[in-house]
Amino acid sequence: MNVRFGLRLGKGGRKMPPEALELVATRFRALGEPMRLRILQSLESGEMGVSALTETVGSTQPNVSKHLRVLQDAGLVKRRQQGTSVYYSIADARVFELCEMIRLRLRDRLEAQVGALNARLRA
Amino acid sequence: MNVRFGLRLGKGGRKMPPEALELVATRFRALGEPMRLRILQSLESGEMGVSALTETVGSTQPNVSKHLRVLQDAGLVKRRQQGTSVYYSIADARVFELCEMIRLRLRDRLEAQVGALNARLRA
DNA sequence: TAAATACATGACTATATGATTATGAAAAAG
DNA sequence: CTTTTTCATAATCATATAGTCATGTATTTA
Repeated sequence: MNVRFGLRLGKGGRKMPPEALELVATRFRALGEPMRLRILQSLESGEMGVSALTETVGSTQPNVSKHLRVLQDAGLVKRRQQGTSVYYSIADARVFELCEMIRLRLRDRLEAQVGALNARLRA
Repeated sequence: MNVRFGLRLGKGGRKMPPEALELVATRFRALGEPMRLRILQSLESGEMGVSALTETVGSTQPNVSKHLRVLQDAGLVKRRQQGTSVYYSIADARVFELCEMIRLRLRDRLEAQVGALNARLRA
């Protein structure tokens, strides 16, 4: 039998308190911007400096810096300074599992929609 | 060896196109509001009508309806109408696994912060 | 048909946030 | 010390969105 995870805290089956809910929401929200996903995507192959990231994602340096701050506050990236350069890296690669789960569910949904559309066209 | 998931599409290791990135971000963003997490949490125990949901999450009916729309557009809940009542339910319970992953990582991070604080207090 | 019920939607406000521009801060080089 | 390089931040604007209130719509009931 599949274990059912849930929005619970602790072993008592208590529901999440509002503060915890806010923290979870904040982390989801950090993943809810395409530019930040692009940054994470770029970092997947390894540590990168801000200038390199800026060029890779095709944005401006201040914008990338700001997004990196959001990602760091959410605990998604780590910061390492060396001289005048700052290198960012993925704090926990499991974040990509989250993205993959979302991506697979999206694909399933799109396929279901295509199937429904085909069924209607045959009718 | 652990398989590394990633923000990729297809088998060729191509990076995600912008539209796909936007879709993934949209779904994350749908999970990035505490009130919507509360709604999902309430639905975890089973299908519920809008009035019951409104009372459970402690908000107003129009607000809950609006959030339910966002959740439905993101493919997170299903809608079933019966008479004048509308019942919503979780579209895919795996969404709770996502929340659980986030929650566990948050706990790890908080514990690490507490540990670092203790280390500093001993010094 | 008229009234009541349950939900959705439109108008509106307040707030949050993404993007840009200009500027600031810190480290290295000259 | 001055300049350069690299990144962070403040100021600003535009847009998005959560919340509220009022109203619309569809279904059931009297």
